[in-house]
Amino acid sequence: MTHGLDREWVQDALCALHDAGYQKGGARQAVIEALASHDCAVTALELEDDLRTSEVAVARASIYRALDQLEALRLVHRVDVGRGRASYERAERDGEHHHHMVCDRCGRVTPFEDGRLERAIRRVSDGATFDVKEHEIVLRGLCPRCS
Amino acid sequence: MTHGLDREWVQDALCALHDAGYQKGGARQAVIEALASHDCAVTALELEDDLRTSEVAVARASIYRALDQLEALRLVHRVDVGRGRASYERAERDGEHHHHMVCDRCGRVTPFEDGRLERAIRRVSDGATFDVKEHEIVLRGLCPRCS
DNA sequence: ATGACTGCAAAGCCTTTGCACGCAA
DNA sequence: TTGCGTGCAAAGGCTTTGCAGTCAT
Repeated sequence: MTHGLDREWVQDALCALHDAGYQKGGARQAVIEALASHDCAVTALELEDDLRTSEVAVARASIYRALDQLEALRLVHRVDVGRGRASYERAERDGEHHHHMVCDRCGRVTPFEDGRLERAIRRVSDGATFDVKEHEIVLRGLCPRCS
Repeated sequence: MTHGLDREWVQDALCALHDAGYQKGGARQAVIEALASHDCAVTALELEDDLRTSEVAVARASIYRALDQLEALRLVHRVDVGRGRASYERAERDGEHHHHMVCDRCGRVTPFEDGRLERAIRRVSDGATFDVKEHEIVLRGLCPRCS
């Protein structure tokens, strides 16, 4: 899923953190760069693996702390693809987003997007009793490799 | 969310379990009846609370085991509304189903359904690279009481 | 010097598993 | 009698928290 670092998002994130009063820190920066190299949801433990093989060593606790902070600033989205593990992915500035297909067999996660689906969601949200702020859609089944 | 026991579903479930070779058991039966009294997703621990105040005492492990078995027979759906806790709800025989709105503040879960949304989902599923078997939609925001 | 950032280890939570006992068939 | 069903306690897996040392400002 790595597709080249999204440098623009890294800059945005560092800037937003600075504005929010955070100081500089190597662990957090490493987490940000690891996130920037993924185009779709990754778990905290996958990030830990990424970082273990990189030059910087980052403690698991620091990964979770950084993810919490980034989520609070809406720089990352927390995604629940099931089985009790949370995943995280970059939030785009323009609100653009995708959803996920998860393979029941191998766990592979693949993103997709669909305008008509988004419109249907918006229509439902507008008519709902809740004040809806976000939505999450997960399709489950078998990936091409497993089916 | 309790709305009277769904006796028909209880019968279906007991029958399906029998057909699948399961024997009778008080704990499992109690779990089934607890599930039948809810119209929307409940967690295993909420079921445990229900059962604690009922006449039958059911161990936590038995609740999880019963839920696993019921899910395997597709008598209940496992739903992930986030925060690492799984929820479970009755599966309707006719495949009818609903989705969920979750309150970010109080955690309240409310069901909704929408035909147009289902059609949009089906269209995406049909065109996907995955062989999609299920889908799950969660809207997040504030419930009427919290907003 | 002050307070934020980090690593390590311990604690927390939900869930699963191992084992011995009891009940259904 | 056989083996499934159950309760209890322990173990697992992911996440959070406490604390002391380190680094940025």
